[in-house]
Amino acid sequence: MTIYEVAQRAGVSIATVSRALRNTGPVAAGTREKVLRAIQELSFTPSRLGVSLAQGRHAANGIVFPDLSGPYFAEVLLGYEEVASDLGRSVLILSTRGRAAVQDLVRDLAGRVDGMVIFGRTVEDAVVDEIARSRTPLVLLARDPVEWADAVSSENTASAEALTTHLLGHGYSTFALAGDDDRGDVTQRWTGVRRVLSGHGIRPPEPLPCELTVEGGYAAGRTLLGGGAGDGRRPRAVICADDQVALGVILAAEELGLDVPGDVAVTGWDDIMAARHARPALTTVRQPMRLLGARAARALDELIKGTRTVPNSEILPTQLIVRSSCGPHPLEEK
Amino acid sequence: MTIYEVAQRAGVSIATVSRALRNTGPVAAGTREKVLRAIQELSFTPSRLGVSLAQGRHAANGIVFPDLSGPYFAEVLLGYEEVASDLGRSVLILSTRGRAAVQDLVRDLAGRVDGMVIFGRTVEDAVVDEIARSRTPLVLLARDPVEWADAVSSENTASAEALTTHLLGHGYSTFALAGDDDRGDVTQRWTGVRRVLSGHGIRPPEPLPCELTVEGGYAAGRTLLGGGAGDGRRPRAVICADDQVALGVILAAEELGLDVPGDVAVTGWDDIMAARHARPALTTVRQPMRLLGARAARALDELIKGTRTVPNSEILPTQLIVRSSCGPHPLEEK
DNA sequence: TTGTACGCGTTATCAA
DNA sequence: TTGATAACGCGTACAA
Repeated sequence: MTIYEVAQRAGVSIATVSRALRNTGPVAAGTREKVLRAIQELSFTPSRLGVSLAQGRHAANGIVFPDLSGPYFAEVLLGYEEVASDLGRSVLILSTRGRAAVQDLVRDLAGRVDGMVIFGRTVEDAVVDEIARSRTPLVLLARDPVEWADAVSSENTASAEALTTHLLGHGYSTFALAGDDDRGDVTQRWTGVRRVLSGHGIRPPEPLPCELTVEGGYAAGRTLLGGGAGDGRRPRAVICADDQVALGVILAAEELGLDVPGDVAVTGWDDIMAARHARPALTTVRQPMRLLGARAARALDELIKGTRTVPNSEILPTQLIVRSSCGPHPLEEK
Repeated sequence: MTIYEVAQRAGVSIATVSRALRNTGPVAAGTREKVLRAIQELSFTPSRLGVSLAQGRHAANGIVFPDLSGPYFAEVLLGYEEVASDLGRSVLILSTRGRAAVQDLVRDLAGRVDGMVIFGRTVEDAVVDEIARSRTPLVLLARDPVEWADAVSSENTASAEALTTHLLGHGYSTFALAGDDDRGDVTQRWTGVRRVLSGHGIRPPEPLPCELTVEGGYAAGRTLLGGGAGDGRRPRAVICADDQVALGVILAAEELGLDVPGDVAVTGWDDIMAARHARPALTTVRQPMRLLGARAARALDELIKGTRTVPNSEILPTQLIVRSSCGPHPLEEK
């Protein structure tokens, strides 16, 4: 089914068919009638490839995730897809987790879209540079802002300071940090934590690297809380890189016979669904996950349309959510 | 950057460049050398549109979700993307939730891919038929199998029977069902529940429709458990369409001062992360969400490659996970 | 072993 | 108001 067959059936040229279809240029009422009927009868749909080749645009966006597991990325994707689709752009996704040739995959993706969003440190800077130089509109997500590209992220450091300050308010003085450090946003969180602890004369602990999953948190929890029998070095509070890690740490604590928050306080980050339903309910920092995706989609749209040409960085506010996992507290959320 | 510029720089024809690039047809060693150098120097990447147009394939797959919220769809997507990407296909996603012109969106998607996966009853049957007739390979997910198309789903009815039987074993005799009925897989679950209840002389209740979210479950819980003051009609067990609904029902029960499972037992479906961490931990039916996506991707690949031409239906096994939300039980998972 | 030329399905320009 | 035709960027018979 090509435009030629439609033209033939309607007794006109392909140019006229195209005009009737796109409402570009004049078409006599009768002619349009004939063309539309032919299209109907042949149930013709223009080839996407043909259209894209001729128009020089894909009408599609890409988004690159480090991983698709867990609620955080899913929520970001939800917000992203919703906006992108409303703006008339298809959405291509790519998860780099466990893939060998990430560069090639990202390059391929770049060739299929009009612009793309790249999460944190998913892709080597060299490749990001390459994409940016190829004039492909780019939005960086959950990453330290750079001056030459758009960036959208949640506030991290100040919230981490607020969280840490809150824990100090509980009277805790020995801390542990659980969670990998190779994600930019996590690094920012640790920075905030360190700053407050140092300010209170407490030497900040080294973060214990672990995967940002429940399993990773569980392993970290065993290490941190089950340490060398009675060495008395068990931290009074464990600040986790995200909620999943925190849930894992709580599991480990339970298994070791420790009470949370009685023996050890635990905090998370993100405020995923399970954080609210867990017992103890997680004290955490809520970040606007859907909004993050939505804003990235909008920023990308501006870049593609050319509405805006100067790079822009956006930092979305977060909120400290105090629940019971950090200890008894009068302000506990109902 | 086109193949022509590369050809010119290397002093050969575009045919030779193409052959050197794709390893199709003979190219003298020296010539290949020159071509590859030119490609390198110009950092040439073949246009995806050109390649697709010439090859007549997109090297991309689509997947249509009813909704992207919640862990279930995210996990399916994870499994799908992993396999599709490994098979060298890009992944396009579409969520139909809240969209006006679903048909147009799905048709557009169909024009961008070599094949697609469609979830349950996301898309009108007429449109599905249309896509199928257009020879686009199609895999139906979590839907009653049809003879003319591939289908992958989890087992539902038998597991629902097992779940219901288990609840009867607790001695419960009044039941309520919470959750929407317009999703094919949920319908199958209710069928299983009804069958067992009827078999035990209990008149099966009508499912209370609600969105399959925590909020939806909460609303349903208020209705089911808070009903007309002391009418004594409160169910002893609430079987929920999925885990999110169950978590919402539990919230409602707590708010009404009811103990779960002491006053009312609650069960879910899926075994999402929060099910394990909730208090009480959810009794549920675990379905292999990632595998569902992975199998769909493989089935689609076979269809596209033409490795298999006859439609095939696959039903993945599920597992009853007994935890504490259904009442004290010696078999409770550790 | 290499090059010419056509086809893939549109859009858009320009002349009629 | 319409039609012929040149792009768009590539793969690939077919001829040389």
